Parts: sequence; structure tokens; C-alpha cells
Amino acid sequence: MESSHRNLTQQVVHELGRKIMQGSYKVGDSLPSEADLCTQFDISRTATREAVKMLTAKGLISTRPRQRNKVVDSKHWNLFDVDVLNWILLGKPDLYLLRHFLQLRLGIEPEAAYLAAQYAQEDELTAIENALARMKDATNGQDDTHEADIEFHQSVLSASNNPFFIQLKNFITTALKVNIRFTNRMIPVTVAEYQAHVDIFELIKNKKPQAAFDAAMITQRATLAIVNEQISVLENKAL
Amino acid sequence: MESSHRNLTQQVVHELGRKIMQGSYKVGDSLPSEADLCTQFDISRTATREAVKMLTAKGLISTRPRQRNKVVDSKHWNLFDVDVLNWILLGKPDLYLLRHFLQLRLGIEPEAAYLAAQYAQEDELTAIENALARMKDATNGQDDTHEADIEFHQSVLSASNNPFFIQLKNFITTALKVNIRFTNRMIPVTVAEYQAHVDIFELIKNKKPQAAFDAAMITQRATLAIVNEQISVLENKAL
DNA sequence: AATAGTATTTATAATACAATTAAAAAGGGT
DNA sequence: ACCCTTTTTAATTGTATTATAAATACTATT
Repeated sequence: MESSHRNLTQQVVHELGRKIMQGSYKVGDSLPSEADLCTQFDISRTATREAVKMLTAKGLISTRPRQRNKVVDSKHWNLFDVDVLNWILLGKPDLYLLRHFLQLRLGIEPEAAYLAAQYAQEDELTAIENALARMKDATNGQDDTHEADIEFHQSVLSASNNPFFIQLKNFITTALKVNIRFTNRMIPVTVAEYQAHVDIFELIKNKKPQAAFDAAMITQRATLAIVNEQISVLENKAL
Repeated sequence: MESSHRNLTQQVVHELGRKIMQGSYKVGDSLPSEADLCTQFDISRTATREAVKMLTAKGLISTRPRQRNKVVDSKHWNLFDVDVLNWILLGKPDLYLLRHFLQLRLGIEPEAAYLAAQYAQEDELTAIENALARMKDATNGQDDTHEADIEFHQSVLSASNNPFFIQLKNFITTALKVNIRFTNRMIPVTVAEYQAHVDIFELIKNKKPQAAFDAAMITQRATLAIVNEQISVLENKAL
């Protein structure tokens, strides 16, 4: 897609990062030697090494003299890095991956709603409300459904006033995009879905942390249950 | 501490990373130019630039020609990176930071217990049990209290069988270490604390997800409540 | 089986030039 | 003189090239 506006190092980082996350280079595999990468990409050793260092910093590879640069075990990958998340998104979606995303969303989002109900400032509430307005428009086809949805969830995280939750906006955004890949309906948000979001907002606004938590939790458990069901159907069919 | 066994680039990364996280270089500040860094650390431009690229990859700085390399807004920092977490730990602890850590633990750990109760394999249960044994020894002063505690929480995350939760082991470990800084009692784990952990383990082992979730949640809300109390005492005193 | 030598690959250094762009200087109209 | 625009300059990062050092897997020798 848009790669030529980035510098050489960045381009190589993205190309190699993508290949690692997609499994073209598997865990334990060696990357081409730096010399080979130079010729493959037709760049200098400097640019190559800088790319290698960036991938090292993101936990994807390890380097030692004489041993080739290797893809390290996935438990070391910085899965919450924005680039890494985008590379995940470039791969083929997978019900198990979707489940993993949903499982963590289940941990994060209800608690974020709880915190938002405790700590949200006026402008942060407004931001959530704006996202809701966009969602409402989307039910009439006047705005982009998914973008509005993403904006809603992001604004709740922001309202938590906790830097760790805020950092997880990348994660949640990616999770929602993976979700879209599956449901991939281009139809507007249903009124019921919209209403569920409104309810959570009202509870946040009225400073009811536990109720906001519960409301978010119930929705998410329901979504996860559907995915679990799909997976077990799939697994039974495989027998 | 142990820096000389690392290569030059790594040393510079850690030195600069530490300074950024501790606020010696503040958000928006410029770092010394690459030329200056070379002379300061007495290293070549190559090593300097590789360090700069690694910090860029971790979301701490941004680079553009002619503009100095700058510390970017903290919302871009990869707070879940193991290095970044360690640099946080090098700073002076702060009740608000402790609260932020606890707030996210509250999101993660009960759900991890839920998942562990659903998906834990035999060996993963054994790992949790081993950690509990170490904690029991610790109550008698025969093992290290904190290490055993950390091992317990890590093993539950591992048992979730979810790569995102597993990746968060770094985060939880750091959170526990920050906690220790505050309570910093060198005394053994109390029997009550030990028992709370045993209870969670039993519920995981007996595959009671919701009960395990609730047990973990109750403990954590109690801990958070104590910190919130300390903070409000502090804030009232400040008036 | 231990040792020493060899070859491969990454680590570091030094230097040069290109590209970007902030800031200074120059110009030109009023 | 002053303000606005344009041009020039200079600082800094981006990229390339070449060379050497260090680490270590592999091979050959004993």
C-alpha cells in the first residue's frame, strides 16, 4: 500500500515484520544474512542493520555474531506494538485469533468502563457522545459504521484516564477490525447494538462504575459465546 | 548495574531509554544530536543510530531530518515492552503509578483466572501448584516471598493459553515489583494471603471459571481500595 | 576427544554525500 | 522603515561505502 513515503529502513522493517507475523519466516528460522538482505532490497548495510535493530526492539528477532539473525519465539513478540498489530491484521483471519482478541477485550473494556465512570472528565464524556452520534448516523447509513464503533471504544478507553488502558487503544482497534473481517457485513449498525452502547454511556455519565462494568461485560460475554459456539461447530465438523 | 556485557547499541538504548522514562528528557524535548551522542558515549555514528532506531521502534522518540530526534508524547510509548517496563521500575515509585498498575491488573488477572479454569493443561496446573509450594515455604521463611508470588501470577497467565495474556506477564511482574516497593516488607507472605492464592488455584483446577474470576476480582478490588484510600488521605493532607 | 585453525556472520568504526527543512538573509513593494 | 515573499544557508538526519574487529560454528589435525 503506502510504502514509498517512508524511509528505507521503515520499508524494510514493515516488509520483514509482515513476513514474520504471517509466518513466511517461522519461529526459529533464520532471516537472510545482512549481506543477502542488502542485495534483495538493493540497499546499504546501514539501512538493513537499522531495520534489523528495530525488529529486535519489537521482540521479533534476535541477533548474535556468526549465528544468523533468527525469529524468536512468539512469546517474546511485542503484541501490543502498533506495527505488530497491523502486521497481524495483514494475515488471514482465524477464529482462534478472534477468540484471543475477544478474551482480552473482555478483561479490558468492562474495567475501562468502570474507570471511565469514576474518572471521566467533561470533554471525555463529550467525545464518547460524539462517537455515539456517529453511530446513530451510521444506523441510517449516513456515516461509516465501523469507524464510529472504533471511535466509541477508543473514547471510553481514553476516559479511563489510565495510561495503560489508553495505550491499549491500538489493541482494541485491531480487535474490532479483526471482528469486522469475520462478520464483514457492510450493513449499518443495528438499533439494538447502538442502544447497548448508549446504555453503557449513560451509566458512565451517571457515575455508576459497577453497572457500567456489568453492562459491558454482558455484551462481551455474549459475543465471545457466539465465537466459542462457531469454533465448537467447526471442531465437531472436523471429526 | 550489568551493562558491560551488552553490546554498545544496547547500552546506549538502555541509558537513553532510562533517561526518557525518568523524565531527564521530557516529552517534546530534543535529544542531543546524533553527533553529540557519539562524542558523549564515545562511539561511532553507526552504534548511535542503531540505538536511536530501537528507541523509535519502542515508540519513545521520533526522527526527522534537520529536526532533532524528539521525545514523543507518552501515549505513544510501548508501555508493555519489557525494556520500557524495566525503565519505569528504575524511577521513583508513585502512588498514582501503583494505582494505574492495579487498575489494569484488575482487568487482566480475574479474566486470566477465568480462562485458566477453562483451558489449563495438566502441566500448567502443576506449575501453579509449584509456585504455591514456594509461597508456602516463604511463609516459613524458607523461600523468597516475592519471587514465589510473581511466579504464581505468571503461571496463571500462562495457563490462560492466550498469547495476549501471556505477553502481559512482563506487565504483571512489573506491577508486582512496584507493589513491593511500597509495601516493602521483607516479612514472609501471611497465611491469609497464601490461602487466597490457594483458593483461586482450587477453583481453576476444579474448572469453575466464574468462581475463580470472582475470587481474583475480590482480592484485587480490596487491594485497590487500600491504595485509593491512601491516595485520598494524601490528597486531603495536601490541602 | 581435545585442540587449533578457518570461515562466516554480525558488531563497530570512519567517512562521504544526499535529502530535508528550520532559520537566516536578501529582495521588493508599499 | 516595515511587512511579506523568496532565496540562500546551514544544521541534522538519511543513506552508502569500505574497512576492521569480534564472536562462534564448522573443519581438520593430532
